[in-house]
Amino acid sequence: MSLKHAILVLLETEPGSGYDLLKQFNQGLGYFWNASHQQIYQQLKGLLDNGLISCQIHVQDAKPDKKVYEITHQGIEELKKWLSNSVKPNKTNDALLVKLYGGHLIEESKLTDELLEHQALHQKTLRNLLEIEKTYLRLPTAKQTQYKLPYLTLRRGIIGEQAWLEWADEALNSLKK
Amino acid sequence: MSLKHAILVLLETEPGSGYDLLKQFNQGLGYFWNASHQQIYQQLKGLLDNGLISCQIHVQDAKPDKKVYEITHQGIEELKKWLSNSVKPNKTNDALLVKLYGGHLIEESKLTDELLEHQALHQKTLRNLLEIEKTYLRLPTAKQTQYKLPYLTLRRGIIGEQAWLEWADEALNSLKK
DNA sequence: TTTTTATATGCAAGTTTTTGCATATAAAAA
DNA sequence: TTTTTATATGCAAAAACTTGCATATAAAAA
Repeated sequence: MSLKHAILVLLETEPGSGYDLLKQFNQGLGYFWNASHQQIYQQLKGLLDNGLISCQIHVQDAKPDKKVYEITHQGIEELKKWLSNSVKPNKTNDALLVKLYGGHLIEESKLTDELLEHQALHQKTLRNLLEIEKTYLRLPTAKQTQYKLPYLTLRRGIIGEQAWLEWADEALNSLKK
Repeated sequence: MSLKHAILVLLETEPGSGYDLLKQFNQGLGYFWNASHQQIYQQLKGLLDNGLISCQIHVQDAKPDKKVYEITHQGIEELKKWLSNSVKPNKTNDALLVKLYGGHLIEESKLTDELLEHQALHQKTLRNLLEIEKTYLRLPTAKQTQYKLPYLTLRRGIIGEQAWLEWADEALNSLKK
């Protein structure tokens, strides 16, 4: 399971609350890791119990209290251990493709409609990622070097989305016939 | 949950056993849906209990008995219903990218090694998919039309793998520096 | 002015998936 | 000849994830 490690990776960069993590998952990182708020809060509890993170309560006026978590020495060790062992290749489970595969049971127009819906989402995602890339490319060289690794993950997102859209064009054309 | 529907889609094409389904998931379909044998047998049990599939035992000599499942009328109705409702866009959870993101904690050579491992797997997958495509392209036009939709899913696999490999080249080059 | 969105966290129950174990035979490979 | 691979299915426990509910305030939008 890697949600645990995804959280440790984020907290290693910067301490933060469950809500902060949620925002990160919903924003930039969403193209390679997704988690719901329940998942995050449950994991944080587990990580705290195991001493991999520590917690401080920040009282805020106007806004609810915040629990700010920080990675511990033990957490860093665990993270290094995980990073050193190889991960299993990703298993993809893509419901849209299952639908296409069995799509002869319904009208093609329904398939087209759904493809168009997904296309719009992927276009939006790609635009977001390209914006983030622009920001990165404006950074001074030193900063670019510093963020080299996260940038590679961003590139994966961009290339992946472009490929998806390329495929969708092909698929939509094929369905038109 | 779509494993259920993935199984119904496969059984709608052709009746088969849990083991047959497993092979399909491990072979051609693996690039868009993965399931372990435990998952499959558990789901088949559930689908049978709900009357969406039926079962006949085939006694075989030399090999163990086989339970051949077939989709029922009710199963087809359920499948049509599922196909007609739109699915949520896929959530990707890619552990390799999490590792890259937090990779500054370990030596870059370790990251490179792991990338190379994954690259080999993706190359193999792509070769397999291209073989399947060759077979498809050799079919007479009528058959090609018949299998148009599954072919589109195959194209998704091919384009997706090519994009992955394109990215991996870029990433490996970046790590060399 | 009412509704929605953003901030911030959590429990409880149910569903799904993973992990580990278990069995049995035949053919192919080492 | 021994080991591995392929065939074929399953239980049980643990871990993980989803769904539904619950609360509370402030700012922004409709």
